[in-house]
Amino acid sequence: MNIKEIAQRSGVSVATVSRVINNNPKVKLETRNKVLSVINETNYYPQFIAQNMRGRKTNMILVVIPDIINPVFNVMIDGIVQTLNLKGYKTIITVREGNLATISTYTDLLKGRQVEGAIFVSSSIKKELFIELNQSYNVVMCSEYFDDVDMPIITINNEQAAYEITKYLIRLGKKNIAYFSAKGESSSSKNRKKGIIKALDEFNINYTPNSFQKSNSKKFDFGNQVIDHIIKYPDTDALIINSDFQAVYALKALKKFKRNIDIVSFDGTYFLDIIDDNITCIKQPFFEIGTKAVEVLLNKIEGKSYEKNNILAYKLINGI
Amino acid sequence: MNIKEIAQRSGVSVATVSRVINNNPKVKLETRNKVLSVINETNYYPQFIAQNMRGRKTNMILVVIPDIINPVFNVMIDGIVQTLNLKGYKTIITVREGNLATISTYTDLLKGRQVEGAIFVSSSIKKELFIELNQSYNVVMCSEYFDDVDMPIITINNEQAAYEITKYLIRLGKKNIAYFSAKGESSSSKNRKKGIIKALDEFNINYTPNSFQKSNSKKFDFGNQVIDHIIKYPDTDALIINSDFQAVYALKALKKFKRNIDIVSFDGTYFLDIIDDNITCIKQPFFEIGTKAVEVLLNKIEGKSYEKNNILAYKLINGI
DNA sequence: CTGTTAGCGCCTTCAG
DNA sequence: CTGAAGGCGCTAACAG
Repeated sequence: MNIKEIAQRSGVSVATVSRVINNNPKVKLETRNKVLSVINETNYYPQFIAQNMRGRKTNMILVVIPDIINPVFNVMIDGIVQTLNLKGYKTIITVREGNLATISTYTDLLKGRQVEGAIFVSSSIKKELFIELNQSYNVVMCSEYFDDVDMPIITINNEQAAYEITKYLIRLGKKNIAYFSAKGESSSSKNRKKGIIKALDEFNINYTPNSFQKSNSKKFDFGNQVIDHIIKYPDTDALIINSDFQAVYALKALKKFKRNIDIVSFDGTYFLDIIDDNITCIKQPFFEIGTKAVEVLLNKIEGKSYEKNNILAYKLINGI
Repeated sequence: MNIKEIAQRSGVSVATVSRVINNNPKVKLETRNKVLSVINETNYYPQFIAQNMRGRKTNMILVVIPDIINPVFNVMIDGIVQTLNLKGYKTIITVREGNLATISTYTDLLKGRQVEGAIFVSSSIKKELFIELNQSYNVVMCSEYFDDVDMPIITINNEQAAYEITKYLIRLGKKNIAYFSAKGESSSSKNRKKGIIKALDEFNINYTPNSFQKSNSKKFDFGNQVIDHIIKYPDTDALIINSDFQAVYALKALKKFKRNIDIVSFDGTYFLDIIDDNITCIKQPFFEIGTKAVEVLLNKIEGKSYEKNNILAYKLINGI
């Protein structure tokens, strides 16, 4: 069933049918009704793809998230989807499955003009690919960014946040603080490390390369890694964990040990609400990061100007 | 940049360029190389939409989930995405934002032939709309189903599961069991209620309409609702909660009361791992439900036969 | 208010 | 092995 058949059955031209479909006001009511009734009878629906052939906007945005389990991304997606809906865009969400490389399957959507732009959440894309896409398409990354790339930044001041939360631990009297960050060199991990070191230096607290650990990828096993670390470095008295998701597993594992080890974490998502303990954390404005990312992207798409440095406010939530 | 320009720059016809793009073997190596180099220089990429105009497959599947916060859907999505990837399909995930009606924005993808089929996860679509789509498109629903609709079923035996978990509580000596289910009349809630009543009847345990509560929608506030219920019906000694997500909030709220109230839940997701208590639950095979949904859908799309009644095995995980 | 006509970018016969 | 030409379903001038 296509527009031509509808035209024939209605006894009008395809142009008229097209006008009816697109709510063009200059169609006689009588004609419109006739066409509409035929459309109804035949269950006809215009082919989206064909409509787009004539240079129409698709009004679709691609969103790529690293994984679907971490609550961080859920909250960000919430902000993104709600804002895009508000602006009349549809959202296509895609999960990067483990391998960073496979994401190219989805960037086809961009290259094939199926979507008008893309938001890469956190570290869901490799630097090289981002740079390439950044030249020809409307793309935005949020929560993380790449050094030496001309791109808008939508994140918090990770260095400052890490500095603050480290000072918090130091004030509690902690002397052997370890930081567990994600694998790879993300902008956030790097900046957090800087902040931590700044605080440690300021208070003359000792640290070694072993104070900075990379977490293994198997999230559910993170607890074991933490235990191993505690056993290997028994002086450890505080842990800074890169995400709530890992922090809760670390905490659960640690409870078996009765030593005075504090855990603090980044994120501050609802994950921390469902456990009994109160974890001190840096609460990130994930919803707003999503919102802001959409704003920047849409401005880019529409050729408007936009703020390049979007450093949003975080909060240190004191768990005691 | 389009195929015509590439043809001109390469000194060949558009047909030849098209052949190169589609790896048609009968192009002289020399010609192919020339075209390829031009494509490379110009950063040309064929327009997906235009390719599809000629009746090609889009190889994209739409997945609609009710919300993005509940871990249940994350796990199911995982199963769906992984299986679709394996089969060479791309997945477009969409979140139903609150209102069931707004999902029609996305069913356009189906009607507009942008996707070849859709998987509606749990209760992410209204019965009427599903029935309508079910007539003309390749759609599948998983975890839930509609009565009196000719559709494949991919779920667990909720009645049996509820029956078992209720008996578990009865054996513990519970006499006043309340069931909190989601709003609306989903197939799972209905069947679970049946199973619960069957067990209660079998052991001559009393119940009233108040034993069957509908949870309010504000998930994070669910704890308060539970507390209210306990205060209003102080004899309550056990709660069957419809989902892990709610169960953990209920549990946290309940801990303030020192009465002997047990909580059991449906789902058995990783949410239950991160809390200290061990909750007895019905562990659903969400990953497999997702996998099976894909299998059924692809068979439908390819006109193959498929199993209509996919009742997957659950497990009663004893929390003690 | 309505119809005719020319594409949108690509693929696919059909000739050569 | 390659090119010319028609068409996928729809929209957008341009006439009338």
